[in-house]
Amino acid sequence: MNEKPTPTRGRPKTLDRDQVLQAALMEYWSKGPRDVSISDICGLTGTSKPGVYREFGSDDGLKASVLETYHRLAILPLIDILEKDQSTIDAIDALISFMTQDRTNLGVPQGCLFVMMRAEAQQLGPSTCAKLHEVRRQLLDAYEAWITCSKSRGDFADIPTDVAALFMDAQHGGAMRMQREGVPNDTVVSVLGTALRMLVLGEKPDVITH
Amino acid sequence: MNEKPTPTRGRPKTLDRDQVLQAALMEYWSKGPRDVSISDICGLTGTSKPGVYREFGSDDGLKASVLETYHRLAILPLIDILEKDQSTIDAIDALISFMTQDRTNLGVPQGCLFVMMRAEAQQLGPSTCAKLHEVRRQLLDAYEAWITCSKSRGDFADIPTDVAALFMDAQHGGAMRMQREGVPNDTVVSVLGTALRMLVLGEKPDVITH
DNA sequence: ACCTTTTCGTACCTCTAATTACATTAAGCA
DNA sequence: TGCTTAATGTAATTAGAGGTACGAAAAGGT
Repeated sequence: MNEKPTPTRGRPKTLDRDQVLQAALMEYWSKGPRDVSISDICGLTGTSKPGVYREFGSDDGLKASVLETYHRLAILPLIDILEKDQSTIDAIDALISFMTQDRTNLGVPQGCLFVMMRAEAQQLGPSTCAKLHEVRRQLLDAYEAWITCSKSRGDFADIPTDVAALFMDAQHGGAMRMQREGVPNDTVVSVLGTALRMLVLGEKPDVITH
Repeated sequence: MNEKPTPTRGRPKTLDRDQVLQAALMEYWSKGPRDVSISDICGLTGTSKPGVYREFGSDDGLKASVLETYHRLAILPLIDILEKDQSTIDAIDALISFMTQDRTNLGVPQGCLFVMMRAEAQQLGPSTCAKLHEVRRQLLDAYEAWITCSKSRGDFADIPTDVAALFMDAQHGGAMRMQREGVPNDTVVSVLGTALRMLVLGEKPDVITH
């Protein structure tokens, strides 16, 4: 609906929206969304503060846009794993692999911006909070759909679907926090494996054979 | 070692250390440690800012002292449950009951200050961080001791002790966050029951019969 | 009474955050 | 060559944080 009509008049735009979004994403992700100021982002991108405000409206607007970017970058791939047609145990292994990818090699910070934002939601603006709830709901729905599907195959433990979804969400959050607290990746893999394999019928709670 | 010699000279002290600690505790706990300023606490307790600085040295000092208070109030009772001589399943039920107590009736905020501080550790001062690590270590040690003990009774699943301890810590954190996100208490009980009962040999992953 | 000790609290300092007023610049169009 | 449009960025504003300088107050000792 809001297609930019590419106006031919006026001074040409030099502010690179994507560059700002990328820089802000990495800063928020690595330092925490509340520990990065608009000025920081301006300094990093060589843009001016009014430029950022013109583009995003406010701190809240920028954070909401960054969360949307993060959603595409890191949450949708998670949901894709859940929606892919594969065995329950394969999905779990894929989830664990995805969550515990080697971040340093990927040039990506430890932890999860979505998880961090949820922890600091109290101090985020209304747009960011709304987006946060939306992403949370979408993720929980994806978990529930996946669980329902697994149950229909008879692979899944006898746990209420909503409870199991919250459990999985909690494990994801826990893993992301362990990552940030410096717990070794192998250990995070073990904890996640322990937690998630428990959900599968016929699986022993052994350490994942990665 | 630092026993106050109760000096008989000089203007008598009017600042009530415990009152400040209690007020700060409740504010940090309910609003998050980073969203409460020294001025807020002064306003709540009727003390002056220099008074607080004289007593606690700095923001960091106050937060560290509050964490110590919180440790006595809410972490040691948790550790006591682990150290009590009872069956594995009884301990788990006790843990779940303790974590999911009705906070509104107790006049105590939702969630856990220790968990919140860990999430914001990056921005806390050195004393608070040190205390945070100390409490974390103490809690993990208590989990590990309890797990070892349970294993020796043959009640516990075949999971490495350190991994199981991190798992339990993650469940605690997850439950505290769900509480703060407004998940109904019954649901939190179910999720915790699902998670922790999985650790017990011979228990079915049913919803807790509370 | 006066000195010493200890605590008190007002008023200030310094910084940094978010946000904006406004003059300027760079384009197309007449 | 101007006029219009739409973007630009410097420099300010406002608010609130952590922290402190310093003179006054309240006690005991002499």
